[in-house]
Amino acid sequence: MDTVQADTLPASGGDAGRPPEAEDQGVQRVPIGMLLPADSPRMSGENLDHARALGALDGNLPPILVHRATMRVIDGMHRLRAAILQERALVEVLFFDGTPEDAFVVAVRSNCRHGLPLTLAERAAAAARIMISHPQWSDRAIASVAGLSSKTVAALRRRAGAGNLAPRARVGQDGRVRPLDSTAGRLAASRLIAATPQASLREIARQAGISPGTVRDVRARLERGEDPLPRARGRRGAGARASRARPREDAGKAPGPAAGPPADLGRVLTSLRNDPSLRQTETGRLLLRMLETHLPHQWDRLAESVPAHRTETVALAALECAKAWQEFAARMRRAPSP
DNA sequence: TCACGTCCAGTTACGCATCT
DNA sequence: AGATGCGTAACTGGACGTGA
Repeated sequence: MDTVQADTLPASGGDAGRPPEAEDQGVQRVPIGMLLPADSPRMSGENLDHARALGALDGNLPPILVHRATMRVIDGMHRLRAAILQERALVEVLFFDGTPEDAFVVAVRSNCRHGLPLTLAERAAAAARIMISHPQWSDRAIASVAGLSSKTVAALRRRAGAGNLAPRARVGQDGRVRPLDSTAGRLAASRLIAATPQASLREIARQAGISPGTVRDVRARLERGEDPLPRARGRRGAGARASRARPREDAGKAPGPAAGPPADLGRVLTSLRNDPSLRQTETGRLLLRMLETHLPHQWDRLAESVPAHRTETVALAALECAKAWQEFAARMRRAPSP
């Protein structure tokens, strides 16, 4: 029983998302004075009655989980308090090697699995903290750690706002990376299929940055004469995600710029406008003005201003602009983040 | 109102059969 | 042998409904 399990945390495609790894070095006896209080998700602090109850038990309590780098208790503050009440000099600990952020994740998971249950507010606060330290984790992955519904985690993420430029893909509980929006990849794939119909699914997938399975779906849609982008999600109406994944229906059926939903674009622009590093430079202001031209209320006005004999030319120009924006977006994603 | 369960379509990656 | 396409499991987030 001296192995710390962190096995159900999402694996990751890269180092940034490595799950907390518990290394089993065996149980060790450590002077109590060396240990520091936990970075605990528990807001209410220790429950002394619970510690006294543990202290009154005969026999050894399970070892305390300790973050080796900081010597902070991850799991077992009540057991530590019980040992202090028993006036012990040494306590059995199991060390965890990982980042402090990962240690917090382990602490949350441990607190949700046993001992005194965390309140909803404590679990929500823990989830909010995890989604900052591990933004690439899926809602469900965070939910499973924090003991919440994935819907609650999703709501917390929404409330956190568009200001945090979150990753465009999430790591699931199976360790697989799934994009939040496959529009650009699907459009790229449909262009590649049209240009090189003999290319294999894998080849197109590599170039478009999506999986062969998605390329297969794009190709099947094209063969059926359908739009390469998936239909609106959900059973009724077009939801937020659906509108993000699909250009406006009234935009002449042409694959338009892969913009987010109107509301999201508005929020993102507001966030960008508030950033002095953009607002206070000439090129930053130029970028903001260019982005603002894509706000939804502009499209109807622009469409009405195009004379009938120029609609086809404008459509071609718009498609080229869309391509340019996609290349720009790809460049932004390749750019090293701070 | 909020948290959560269910359903759904989309996505990834794996395994396997087939092809070159 | 390696590349390919297909089927599938397991996952995702969003829409919707329900209950406290």
